[in-house]
Amino acid sequence: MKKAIDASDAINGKKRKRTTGRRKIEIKPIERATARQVSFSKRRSGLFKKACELSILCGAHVAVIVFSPAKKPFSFIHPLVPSVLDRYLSSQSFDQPHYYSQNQNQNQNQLLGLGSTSDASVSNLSAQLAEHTALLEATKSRNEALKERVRALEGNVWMDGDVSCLGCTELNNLKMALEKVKVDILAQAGELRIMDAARYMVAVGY
Amino acid sequence: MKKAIDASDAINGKKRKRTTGRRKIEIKPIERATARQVSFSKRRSGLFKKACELSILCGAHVAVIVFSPAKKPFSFIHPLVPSVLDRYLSSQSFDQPHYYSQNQNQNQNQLLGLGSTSDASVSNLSAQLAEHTALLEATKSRNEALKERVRALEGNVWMDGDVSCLGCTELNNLKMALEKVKVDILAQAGELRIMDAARYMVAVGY
DNA sequence: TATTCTATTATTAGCAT
DNA sequence: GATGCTAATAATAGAAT
Repeated sequence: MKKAIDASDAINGKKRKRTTGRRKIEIKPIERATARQVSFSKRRSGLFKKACELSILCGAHVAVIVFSPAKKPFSFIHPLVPSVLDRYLSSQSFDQPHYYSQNQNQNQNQLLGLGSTSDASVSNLSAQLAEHTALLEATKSRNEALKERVRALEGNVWMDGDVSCLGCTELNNLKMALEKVKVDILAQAGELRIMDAARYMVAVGY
Repeated sequence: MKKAIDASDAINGKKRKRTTGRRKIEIKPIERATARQVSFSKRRSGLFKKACELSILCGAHVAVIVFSPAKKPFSFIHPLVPSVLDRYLSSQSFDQPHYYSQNQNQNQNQLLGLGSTSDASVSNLSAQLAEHTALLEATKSRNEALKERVRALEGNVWMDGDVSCLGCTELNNLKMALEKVKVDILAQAGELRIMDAARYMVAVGY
């Protein structure tokens, strides 16, 4: 959306064709490693964006976990499970303690842009996440207040107005199930870029 | 792609405009329940298709789990975990015991078409899955051969030629992790339409 | 190695079924 | 609850950065 138009394009009545444009491809393993890597990066972004839109538009609970060909884990999970979210809420990597209410007016395009500016903090968070995992038991009580806040926020966003359901057995079971999913993957991979999910949701104001 | 063109369209030089066409929407919760349901159905399909393409094109391991607003579980998970896949391989709902080698030449368009013709068997499978879950222990040994076949197929498809990696610790751990994911969700939901994933993969020849 | 730039292909909103 | 129909929006392949 923000796009630097250089003079040669702006002046010239007949725009220079810089690319051949999108081309149809077969759905089969991409041979060239470089092309495969580029495609993975782009399509992973696209997949997460779709997952994010589905969860927001339809109030669906969505978990997307992707291992790159190089075994690097990525995920989009919503709603975030309290105990995991807590780790990020209590992380020093966030400048704002209440980042959930930030960026209410950001749009999709800005959302996409975020990806290119936060890699450092993502790595940072991944390292911290490992520590927090070990310290989870010790910090549990300290995080009670944050959990309450998370629960309230999730209820508003995801229960489609029916916040009274929040305490019901089904929802709690769902949360526990999703938490297990995440813990399993965390244990497996050692780190998990769940920050990706948070970035997406925050960017569109949730 | 196969599209029945009725006479009124074919003859008339100026095609009648049947719809207003796609319209831009904001990414925010859809209010109308019917529209939300339609959107969920379509976008879930789209999300699974994207996940399938990503896994095939880039050799990525992908798990997508979606709970509808009505709490119905859907998933696309690849590679399928042996023990879960076994339930389907040994299911009577498949006419062909070796369906994995079927449909090698089907294309994407046919893939999409599958969705409209298999609803009955999906429901059927869901019911059977519950039974098979209970009987899993008893049928374990009977399925050993199938497990081997699955392992070989998964190795060929997903290890990008490096089948020797199949036995390595990382891969086994990954499989166990993904299996736990599925088992957790199964236990949580009571049923899981993992058949969706199988349909997608089979349809494109994997 | 990830993002930008375009022409193109792919997806899908709103209706009707 | 899912699918077929179109027009219009969205995603992205390939090349370059």
